[in-house]
Amino acid sequence: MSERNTGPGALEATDRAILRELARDGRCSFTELAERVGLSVSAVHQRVRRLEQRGALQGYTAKVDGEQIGLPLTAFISLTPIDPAAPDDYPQRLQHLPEIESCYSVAGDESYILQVRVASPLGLEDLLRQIREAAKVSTRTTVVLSTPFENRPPAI
Amino acid sequence: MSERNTGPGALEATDRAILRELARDGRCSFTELAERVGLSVSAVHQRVRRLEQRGALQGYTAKVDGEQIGLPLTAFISLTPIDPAAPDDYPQRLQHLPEIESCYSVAGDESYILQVRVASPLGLEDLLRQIREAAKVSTRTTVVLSTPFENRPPAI
DNA sequence: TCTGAAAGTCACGAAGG
DNA sequence: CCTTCGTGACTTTCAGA
Repeated sequence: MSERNTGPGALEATDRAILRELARDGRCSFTELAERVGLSVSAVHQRVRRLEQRGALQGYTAKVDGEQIGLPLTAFISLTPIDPAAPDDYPQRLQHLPEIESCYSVAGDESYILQVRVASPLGLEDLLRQIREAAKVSTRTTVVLSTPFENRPPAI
Repeated sequence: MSERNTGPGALEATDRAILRELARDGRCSFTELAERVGLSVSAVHQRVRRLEQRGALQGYTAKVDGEQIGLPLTAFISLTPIDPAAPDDYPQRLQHLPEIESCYSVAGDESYILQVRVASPLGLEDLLRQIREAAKVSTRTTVVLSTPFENRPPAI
């Protein structure tokens, strides 16, 4: 009974509706979810479990204000390998640094872009030194001044 | 060593513990939260409500697999104003585009960095046209090839 | 894959120290 | 700011269509 109109492995309308609601409110109750998508609570429950198993739902997180936890400074750091022939294991070399929130492998001038959160300019300086040492890369840093919006739920 | 968050408006250890757990598991029950931080369920409940009111907790979201919802292509787009004297209202001009997940005002060569998610290269091309038209900016795009890790919970 | 019901667990507010 | 307590709501499982 699977629909193949939208491509292999595609999700049908009800599953997308569930993902949309959970992306908007990650703590939405099953009861409320059921009302919104027009199914029984049990059916929604089964679908959510299936979406989790399938990897369509990759977890739930609270958005925390960086300023209030003492990490007011966000920056993007572009990495360029010093030795172009070195093995490409940068993510593994960097994942132990908790200040690095995200790591993207990219096409373009640089090889990776990191998104980081630190307490201060001094903390950023220290982090940059650790990154260069751990990964043998040169870095280019872009400091975030403000964040008009962030991690908005995608249009599902 | 000096504590990170000792200034006015700082959060104490229990509140930080709550934020840490909710950042790790946004659907964590109050009961489990209470066990982890060593308080009664009601006390945790009160603290969470206070953290929400205070803005330290800015919401809860499910992480959704971009590929499975038909948005497999992520990119960063740097914006440079065409007219340097134009009013700086770019976020307002761009927020109606749902493909734009995040918008950062930055120091450096560019004025803004956008993080976007689209269905295909054609979708990216179309989005770039809309961004240029809406904001009167020139753009520089960096396509994400893979994401070793993303939105890891900060070290609270 | 759905529904409805049963049983256990949890959320949430009240009252009080 | 904490605790305990009570009630209503919610989660979770299961049998059956």
